Amino acid sequence: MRNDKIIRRLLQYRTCLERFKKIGFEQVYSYNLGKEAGVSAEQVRKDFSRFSIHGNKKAGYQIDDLLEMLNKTFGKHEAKKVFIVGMGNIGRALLSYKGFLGKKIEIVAGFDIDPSKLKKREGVQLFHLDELKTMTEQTNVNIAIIAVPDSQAQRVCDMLVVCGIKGIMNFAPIVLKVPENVFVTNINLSNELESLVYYVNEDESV
Amino acid sequence: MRNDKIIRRLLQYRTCLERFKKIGFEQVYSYNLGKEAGVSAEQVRKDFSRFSIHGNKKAGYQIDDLLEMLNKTFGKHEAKKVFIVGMGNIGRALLSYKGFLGKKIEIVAGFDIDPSKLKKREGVQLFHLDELKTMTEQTNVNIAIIAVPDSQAQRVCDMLVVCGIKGIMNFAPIVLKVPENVFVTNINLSNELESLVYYVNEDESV
DNA sequence: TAGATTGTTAATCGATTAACAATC
DNA sequence: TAGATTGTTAATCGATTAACAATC
Repeated sequence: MRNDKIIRRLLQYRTCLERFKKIGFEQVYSYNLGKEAGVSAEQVRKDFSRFSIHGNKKAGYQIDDLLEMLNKTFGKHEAKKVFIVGMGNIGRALLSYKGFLGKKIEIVAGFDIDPSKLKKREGVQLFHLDELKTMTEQTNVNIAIIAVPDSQAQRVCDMLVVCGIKGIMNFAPIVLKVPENVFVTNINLSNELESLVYYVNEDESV
Repeated sequence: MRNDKIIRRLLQYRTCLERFKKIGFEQVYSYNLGKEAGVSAEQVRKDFSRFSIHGNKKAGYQIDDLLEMLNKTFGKHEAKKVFIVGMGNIGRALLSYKGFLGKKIEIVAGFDIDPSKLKKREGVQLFHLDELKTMTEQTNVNIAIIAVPDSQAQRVCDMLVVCGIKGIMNFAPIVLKVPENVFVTNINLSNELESLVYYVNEDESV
């Protein structure tokens, strides 16, 4: 996806800035922010420049100003509404994931095909997958998380696309086929761990 | 991390090849594999070339040969042993995550500081964080997953490093400070979702 | 003013894509 | 042989880093 890396860094900067603010800081220099976010000061300035976010020569950046700019870019104010499809381990964990709270990410509904899994959880209503169409129309949600078994992932994905979902976070280890105007981000937990194992072993053998 | 992208693609190729094999294929061309893995045929050939994996002119690649090569590179045979620190939603979900089974990823132990969470689950023994040192020595595990609240993540990370852990999969939205010889891979679920929201909105406004 | 920091332009680096020779 | 595919070399593209002028 275009600008992928910058977007992720900007989001990371925001998290860092919120942390700075919480401990009472009012301004930062690109150097401080870079250090906290794990990138160089030049990278920080370049990224801001790219998104027309400006600081003050010599005086650095006002944290509140930066946060306002970043929140404008990423829409901090309206809640981001999300569906979860698949009420297995991952799906259920995300239903109650605390990390979403401060980001105004709201799980609007969960879906599964197994009726035994459709008990309301964490205040979120769970539905049979058949209700997907109706629910999408009612709620205007356009982001969904796929947390179903691999063999079902493409089928579920197709359903989501038909229902008008435009962004998908996919936990199944397959490359989903989607139309051009649908965005997918893959979280492949096994591959993440396996690549770690690779690096660790590689490093030891040097 | 060096070669990061190639490594991930190679792991993805392996998953695809296993799927091809399961449905009875014996050979593939770079074109087929690329399509399934979501990359170009040239990319596939280039990646293989980089890791000295060779096919046959005109005849493509024998799936079994490829798998053998990839398994040699990534160590398919010995189980990859992992600790999980933090028995909250994410930690517990990973304990029972089915996706690890076929990859020979074995969760050896779970840790938490809350005694009420230390009931054995999914056949995995859970321990108080104080036992980390002992357990590392007993098991020779050198990969761990951090799934604790943000405020605890760096502290837990430091403990892991002291215990000799060399690879960390981090679910906390902070950039961990680690020595050079320790590898970290970050899974920031909020940021993944937020960037999706950004792309979807961006796309609609065009 | 002197020193420090931003913001932009230029240089470098690395990864992807294109081209094509080798060859089965 | 003709056609198709691999594997490598060259060209392109984009992202990061370095350099430095502007300026507070």
